[in-house]
Amino acid sequence: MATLKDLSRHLGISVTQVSRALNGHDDVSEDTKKRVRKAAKQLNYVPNMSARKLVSGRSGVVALVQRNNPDLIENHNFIETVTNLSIEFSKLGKQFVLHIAPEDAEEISVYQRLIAGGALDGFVVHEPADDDPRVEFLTSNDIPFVVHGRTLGELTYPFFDIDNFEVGYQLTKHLLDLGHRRIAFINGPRGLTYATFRVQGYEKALADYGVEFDPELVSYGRMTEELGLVKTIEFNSLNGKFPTAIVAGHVRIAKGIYQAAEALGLSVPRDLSVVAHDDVIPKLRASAFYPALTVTRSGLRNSWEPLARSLSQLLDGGSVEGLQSVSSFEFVLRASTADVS
Amino acid sequence: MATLKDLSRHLGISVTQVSRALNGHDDVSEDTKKRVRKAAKQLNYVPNMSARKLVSGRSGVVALVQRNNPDLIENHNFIETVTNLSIEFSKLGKQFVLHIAPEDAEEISVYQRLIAGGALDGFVVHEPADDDPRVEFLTSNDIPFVVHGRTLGELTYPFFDIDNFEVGYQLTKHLLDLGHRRIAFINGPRGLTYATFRVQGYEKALADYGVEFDPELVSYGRMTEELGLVKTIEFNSLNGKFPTAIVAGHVRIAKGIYQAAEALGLSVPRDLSVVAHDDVIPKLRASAFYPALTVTRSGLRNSWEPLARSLSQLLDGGSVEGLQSVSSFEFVLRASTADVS
DNA sequence: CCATATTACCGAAACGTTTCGGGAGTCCCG
DNA sequence: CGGGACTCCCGAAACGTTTCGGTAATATGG
Repeated sequence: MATLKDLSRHLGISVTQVSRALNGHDDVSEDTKKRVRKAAKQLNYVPNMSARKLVSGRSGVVALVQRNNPDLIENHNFIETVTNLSIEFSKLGKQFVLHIAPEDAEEISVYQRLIAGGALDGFVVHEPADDDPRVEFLTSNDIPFVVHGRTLGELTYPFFDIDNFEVGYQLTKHLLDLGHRRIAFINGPRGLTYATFRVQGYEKALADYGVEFDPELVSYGRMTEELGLVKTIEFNSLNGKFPTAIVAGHVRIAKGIYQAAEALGLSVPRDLSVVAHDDVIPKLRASAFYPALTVTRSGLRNSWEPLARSLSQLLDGGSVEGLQSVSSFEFVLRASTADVS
Repeated sequence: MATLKDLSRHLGISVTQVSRALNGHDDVSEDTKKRVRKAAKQLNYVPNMSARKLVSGRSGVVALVQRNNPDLIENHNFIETVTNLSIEFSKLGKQFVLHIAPEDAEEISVYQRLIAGGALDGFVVHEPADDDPRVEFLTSNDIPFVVHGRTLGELTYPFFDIDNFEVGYQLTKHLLDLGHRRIAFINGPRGLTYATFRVQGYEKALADYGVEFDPELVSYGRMTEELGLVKTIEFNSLNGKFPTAIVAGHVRIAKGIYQAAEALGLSVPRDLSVVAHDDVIPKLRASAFYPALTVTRSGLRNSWEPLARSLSQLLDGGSVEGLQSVSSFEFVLRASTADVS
């Protein structure tokens, strides 16, 4: 592999000038720059990141650390996130890299090793919890990172999120407006911020309409078809108290609810109204449900570019100002809800 | 972050001795080693990989490069491979890292950048093609790598594979023994080595039984449920020539075949016998099919550990000898095949 | 007691890059 | 023609680690 020294020898100019030429500094003549670039291409020069990192403290590599878990393989959102972030970062000239931590690993020490190892510039934090130890660690150690979502605490870091309180509120309000009063909520995993915000929106809507909150009607879990199916069946065993409507945290959960309804001989929306939040993932279209599913819609795909750009700017010395955004969603009315009968 | 120099100062011994103590060289007294290790822990010392890599040429990081494609997100095998390799390498004290290349990227240049960048020691090559440009590039540039599967050419590198020729042969032979003569084959993607080997086994079995090979009966594609469904329906439009049995390259394909059979009003195994190869992935059990699926079985999960170990040994200066293995599979007879009626 | 091993240590160089401080040569203006 | 400004260039140091060669001090054997 060719080094700067090789180029320097080959061109008869100093290593300094070669370096500066390649990095576009302005005290190098246009002519020299051209010659250097040509020689670099010709000798197949690629800068050595380790050396660069050593002196400049920057490697151009960012990572997402994910602790392994049994559902990871089926977590389509996760895979989607990884592939798309990778692509976005590569557009920005940065390397994005995924590191899977063993299930039993202490996550913090993984971050520590990676950062001290010196191969990484920053992190993307995925699926943050209400009070996330990772953002705490990264903040207090002054390590650049960006969060997909946000935490409940002070927001001193860049993040990209949607208004999940409002998602919970709108979905619930829609059902309340139709006259429903026994409204269940099958949420994402307990403790994750988006799930927390959504249930808060749900509670607020109930309160606004004078409906008493019933803890038996809200449940948490990984957002799978199975969860929707199982929890709906469980609601059925609440004798006499089966809900007339269900809010689902994800289209996939709604899929399970539809299945359960069929198994229980209930018709959607006549016997049971269903609404959900829709991340717009390619292979699961809410509009293709039968009956078509009413949702709040906010494309996950709109978040990759801002996330990558934010971290990139942060690494280039930018301030957190303007790198925090809560984007909006739309309410899409379809055929899965009806007046309470 | 503490450096060797910090430790050196703190302990009153030279940087050299600190380094050698930490790396377990034998010209350091036991006592000093102990003191150094203690101080290292206390000062929270983590070696700087960039610096280490720069001088020693080794970073302890290996990668899998995957070109993005539309099916990637649904490719469970891929995710399974990534997570498990990550875990195995971490057991061996190496970092495993995933790099997704943009769909239109020239894959070779991605490898080149990564390797010259100096952050990586070696690669895992996944889903090799018959004549794979990646192994060609890596071989000719003397970059350590290990292949999951193998190529058709000269096998000068470490790999871990199963005998896919025999898989194709056994599955087909089983059907031939039952009297079937019109046997279709829904294979993996054309050009991937395992698919090539399997179709060769299939052809050999047909030849051994004096059955003429009919190109219309073999088709290729990404191993999804959809492929099984679509191709089976297509076979149906081959008027009068619908097969009495189908060999599927993957349990997931078989799933689609079952669906198609139901749609076409055919009963498995009475009207249509089905066999498949089973990688034993957790969420798709061939034994839970109805009727239970006859398969050749060889757990993908048995390949992670050998793959990681091989690359690790190769990096530690080992030779390719003994790092090539073709592991066996079992034939599991279940209820999805019957005598031709 | 001398020669030779053995043990425990150290200084300096090297890896490939960036950057700091400086230094020639040329040009223009008064 | 003297002096400042500008343009283009260079040597040397630094980043944190490993390793080569060497050196004292102590132990061993005849």
